[in-house]
Amino acid sequence: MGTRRRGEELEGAILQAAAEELRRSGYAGMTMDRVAARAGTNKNAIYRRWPHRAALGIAAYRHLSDVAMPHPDTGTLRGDALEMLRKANETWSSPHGAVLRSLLAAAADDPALLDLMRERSGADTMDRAWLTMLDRAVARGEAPPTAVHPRVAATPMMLLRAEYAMRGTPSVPDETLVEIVDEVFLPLVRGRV
Amino acid sequence: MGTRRRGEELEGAILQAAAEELRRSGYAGMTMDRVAARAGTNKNAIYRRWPHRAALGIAAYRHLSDVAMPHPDTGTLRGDALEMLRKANETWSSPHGAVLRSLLAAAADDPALLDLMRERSGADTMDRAWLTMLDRAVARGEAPPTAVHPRVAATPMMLLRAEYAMRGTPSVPDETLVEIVDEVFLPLVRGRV
DNA sequence: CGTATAAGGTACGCCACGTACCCTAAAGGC
DNA sequence: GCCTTTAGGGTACGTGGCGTACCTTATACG
Repeated sequence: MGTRRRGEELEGAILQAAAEELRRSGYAGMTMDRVAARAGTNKNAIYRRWPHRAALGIAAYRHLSDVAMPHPDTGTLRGDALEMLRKANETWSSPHGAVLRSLLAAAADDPALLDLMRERSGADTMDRAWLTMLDRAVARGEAPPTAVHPRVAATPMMLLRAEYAMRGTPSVPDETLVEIVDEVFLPLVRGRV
Repeated sequence: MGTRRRGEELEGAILQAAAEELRRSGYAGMTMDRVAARAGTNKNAIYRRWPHRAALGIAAYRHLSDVAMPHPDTGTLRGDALEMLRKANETWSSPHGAVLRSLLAAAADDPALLDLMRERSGADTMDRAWLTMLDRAVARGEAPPTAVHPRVAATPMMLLRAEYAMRGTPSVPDETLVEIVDEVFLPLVRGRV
């Protein structure tokens, strides 16, 4: 009965199994027993590595997730912003994003988990991408230099986020994205002195 | 052994007990057994009225909650907006708001609950308050008529909401509210053609 | 006064988290 | 090449919480 997996190999199998469970049933449905069963091991091996279900959930999400950060360069601020929002909308409405949202919901009342999630969500990288976008717009003369401001840069994604929080539906319609850009983001950039 | 409570009276006691449990431990900690114990009854009486825990949670929240909608009239758009945000921040950071957020988090993966919550959250009334605020600003000549737009009206509250979602902390600092108004809302209003 | 209705009491089935123990395979030093 | 340490496997259990079942008892109402 030769092979008993160890260390690295076993850990990978557990993460893989947990990720599949996450995809299938969301975080709420990700059972420790089922993860163990699917990984062909038992709960001991899991609890020796992660202190509780939530930690495993986050680790698994991280394992299946290496979201590429888009760096659009369409030539106009409007085009860049729309592209960013569309990519984000795509990601969040994918099964992948469902997992993320399910984790976020579960972490909402647990500050420690929220911290972990924030680290992994790549919010900082996202903000920086929007700032360089604004930089380029300034260089083109499309926006006043004062538009390069963290709060301005963060606003569109925050609005998209809030949209998801309110609806909970699988995806935000494209018109909403356009509206965020045309009715909020661009006027905001333009209105800064 | 005289008084056995019935109907209205018992229902009130249950809701009261549930509301207290919500306040003490949030939705996640609101146990059916504890609610029953605190109300001095048993789970039968509860399940005869609400089909599951979530329904009771929402009913209890509604029971303890009649949030007064503020209608500030400070004379300037900036003052009005700040006042609205401050009141909302106060409400959401109160124990009361913690309950609401805890419920929202729990409802994030259950569409039916999300619907119920949306009804009770008074988002529509809130949007209307912001729109009339903008109307008054237009009448004073503080804002262009095009600023009266639902998306514009909803933006500050959405940003506050997203702020809560990201931090999860008890309260958003006042500087953040000022920043939302000065760096986003007012430039946005000003920038609309 | 009697009967339908609803409350009280209690126990249970189920499921999931996390823990405890004991057994066994693998890794590594001597 | 043995032998000890380490880590995985198997399994059972304690705890807690949701929702249900069933019976008993009080109360309202005709």
